[in-house]
Amino acid sequence: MRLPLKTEYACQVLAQLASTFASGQVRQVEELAAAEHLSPNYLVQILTTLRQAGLVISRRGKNGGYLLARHPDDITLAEIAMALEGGALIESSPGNGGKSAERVRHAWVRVNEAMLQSCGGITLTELIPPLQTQDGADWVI
Amino acid sequence: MRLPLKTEYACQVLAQLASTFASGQVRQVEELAAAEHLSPNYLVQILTTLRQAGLVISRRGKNGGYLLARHPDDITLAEIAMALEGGALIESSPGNGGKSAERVRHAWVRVNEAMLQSCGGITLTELIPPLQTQDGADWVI
DNA sequence: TTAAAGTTGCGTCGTTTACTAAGGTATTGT
DNA sequence: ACAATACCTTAGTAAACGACGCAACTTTAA
Repeated sequence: MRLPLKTEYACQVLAQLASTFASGQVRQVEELAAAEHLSPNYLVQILTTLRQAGLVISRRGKNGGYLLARHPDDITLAEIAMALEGGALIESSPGNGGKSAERVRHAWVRVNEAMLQSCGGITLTELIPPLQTQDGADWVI
Repeated sequence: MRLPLKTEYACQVLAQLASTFASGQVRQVEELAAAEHLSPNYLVQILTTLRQAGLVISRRGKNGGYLLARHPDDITLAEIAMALEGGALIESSPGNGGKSAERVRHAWVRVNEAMLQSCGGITLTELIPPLQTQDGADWVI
């Protein structure tokens, strides 16, 4: 099971927003994309989803940008992942009518619940990246 | 994150094998496929993977078939899923060099460990399907 | 009013998944 | 020994999904 890039990107950009949450300033897509090495065009779609889920607030027009909707301590991996993917973290199939299909499905539902529990224990605060260097440049070997 | 059908099928067929483990008799692909509503050709590939992982034993030739390698109490969801997928249940991407990529990756590694823990607590015994009816027919509405 | 910035929807290309098919190989009953 | 039986392996494929790119639209500060 591969964790979707979209979810990973969402965590990264939210961590980035968390790092400047105290300032109350908005951050623009271009800058966020540069900091996390993401495609701006794709990042926009992710941020839109996060806004619809109530995790970020956007301001349009000139000097617009994005802002975390709540304190980083109050946003968990569980919320982030649930915002991106639909109803469940681990989604099992509708079932094929096999004799043990129902039991198997139920077992994975339990696993999903356990996973939600553990994801609910990891907050954005733990994801805040190490202190940024003063020069804005990144080093690539 | 969708649970791969392959993994779900593996659980189903292992549950089926668990239900007759006590008898010591082998079960044939055609019969297993019928009981779990799976494609025999596809099921063979899954069973081969499970055999390579040491979860089932196969006997070739006439009167051949498959048998659970260990007691159902001793086989967990974690082992099954790890046998099908590669190194981890939740596999995060290589990382894109973003400022918070490393932290995010590490967080999901922790989630993966928690998930392994919870999957390790569910055994095949819990997946054994309800008692089979004597007539071999299935009912579809 | 104009330029900057978010919003939305569509299109596309590459990868993965789920499955089919066909030929090969090992056992066993006779 | 032989042939029937059942597992083994690999190649191929069609559909679905993921990860974007692009373009037209809307909102808002200056």
